[in-house]
Amino acid sequence: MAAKKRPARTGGKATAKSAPKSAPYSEGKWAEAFAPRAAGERRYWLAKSEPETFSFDDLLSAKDRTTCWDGVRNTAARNFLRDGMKLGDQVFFYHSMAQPSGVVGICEVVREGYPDASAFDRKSAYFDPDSVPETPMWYMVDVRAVRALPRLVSLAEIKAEKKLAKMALVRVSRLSVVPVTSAEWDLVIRMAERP
DNA sequence: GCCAACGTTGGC
DNA sequence: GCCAACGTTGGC
Repeated sequence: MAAKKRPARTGGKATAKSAPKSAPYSEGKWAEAFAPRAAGERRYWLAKSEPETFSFDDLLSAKDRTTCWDGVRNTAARNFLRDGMKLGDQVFFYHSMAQPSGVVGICEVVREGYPDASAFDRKSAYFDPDSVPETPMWYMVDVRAVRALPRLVSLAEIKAEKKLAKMALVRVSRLSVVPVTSAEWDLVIRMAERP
């Protein structure tokens, strides 16, 4: 979707191979997203999709309201999919390249990271000859729609809210999968509940 | 290991 | 269509 349905070869070639699955991610700017969890801790994420390609409505009408989040071809986003997202985590469904762009719905992780089969498929727009089943370079998760938000919360609103200035969505706009803090999560939902 | 050229995302 | 940000590639 964003990534999911966007033919994009943002490399990965070299770096994915040099980022083994065992990488601890205990350092660096995304360390918190990979830090050990308290028992039962649930985390939050945001994933982008271009609605013209795959919208939240498309997910609502999909079988079991579930989709695999394939096509992500960026190593940081891949690491979130492969190592960060756990069963039961909640995910904002974000419409990118839209008028307006913004958060439209909530999903839940129903299957943790597994190899992105579209990378092995010669006919897929996401085919990547450097990713082979023995040593997959790209990963995806399955998400199921939980509910639509009462209304779209636009990127403009998010940027205008000082408490959301540090959102990864705002700070690193290119990333198609990003972590969300629980405070950010709650605030965006409250904004969606205000007319 | 540096760094310039290039490609991609995605907002505007 | 333009631009900012930034990851990758490849020459050296």
